[in-house]
Amino acid sequence: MTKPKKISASLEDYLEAIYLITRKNGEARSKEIMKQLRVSGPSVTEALQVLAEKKMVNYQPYEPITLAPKGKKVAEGVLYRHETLRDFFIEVLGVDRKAAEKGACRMEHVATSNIIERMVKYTDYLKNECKRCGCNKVHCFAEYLQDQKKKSRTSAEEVSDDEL
Amino acid sequence: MTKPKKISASLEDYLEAIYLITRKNGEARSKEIMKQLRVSGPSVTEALQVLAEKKMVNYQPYEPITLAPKGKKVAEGVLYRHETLRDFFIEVLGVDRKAAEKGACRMEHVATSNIIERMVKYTDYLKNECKRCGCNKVHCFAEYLQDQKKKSRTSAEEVSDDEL
DNA sequence: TGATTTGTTTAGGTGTGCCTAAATAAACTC
DNA sequence: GAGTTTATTTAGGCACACCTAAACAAATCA
Repeated sequence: MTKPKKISASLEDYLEAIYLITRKNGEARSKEIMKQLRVSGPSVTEALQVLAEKKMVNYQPYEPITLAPKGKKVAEGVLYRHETLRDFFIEVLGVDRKAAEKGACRMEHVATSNIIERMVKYTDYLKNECKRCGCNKVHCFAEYLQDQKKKSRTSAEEVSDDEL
Repeated sequence: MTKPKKISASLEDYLEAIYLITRKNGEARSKEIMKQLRVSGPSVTEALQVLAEKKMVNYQPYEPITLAPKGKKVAEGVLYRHETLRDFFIEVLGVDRKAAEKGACRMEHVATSNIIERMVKYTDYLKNECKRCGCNKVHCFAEYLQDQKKKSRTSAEEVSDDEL
């Protein structure tokens, strides 16, 4: 076993970006990574050098970048967490797509695997009708939210949305 | 308005720690913060100097530390997110207390407020019986998990828990 | 092919958040 | 109240992740 060293959130982002760009374009170049992550060229180069050191990417100066098996595995893990979180926020919590994406981006690096797995299971569970009662839970929550909205027309106490 | 500057996750942790220690002991001292956050003395001093600069804590060398109003507000926000996440993981996802705490610690700094609010609402919703069908949803999910466990006795495919 | 444009890397610098070792202040103890 | 112990701060350093400016390589085009 080659040590399952943990990688920083930032490096995870680079791997994820390389994964997505490669899937879309066939190959990943610095320029695309810059655009996707909104960082400068030198930041990309530096990250690639570190990731190459860790045997996570195949990197030669001026050449297209590909993921090494180890890096691919990490990228897929991040993406899995991202998608799980996003879908959970949308399908269970009824959050809109944009906010769900944003939340997933922020949490994908810190969500623990047992919580992610529970989210997967919960989403699956909600997709089935509850056997005992036959109700559709997604629908129930949507109705509940509507009711709450009506009720709180009078008591206007909304939490500040400042820094989030 | 004095600029709602965002603060780093690390500084949020210091504020939260000071809040909790003060609530427990009446006052906060460096030593306690060190223990709670598992950092060295100089790290605490440095953070306090930065937080004092930002008018978030009242800090004089060698004196007990208290939260300034601004810092208290931030600390309460962090704690609110922490508790919301933890309770959601426990009450909705059925995660055990320890794992829920750990997950909440990691996510409290990045969870967006609209997602937090939805979690609050969802937890409230689950606590009520569903009016349409009269079932208890927490119970339903617990049963569902049990069923799944039985079914997957044969197909043993568990996701690696390595770095999370 | 030589000149220009575009992409990428090197050089050098910044802020944050941590550390250890050493200095200093405050609190105890005899 | 002098000496020791404990708490805290200062000094100095390190790793990470970013940046701009400048150098350099590759691609484009006239």
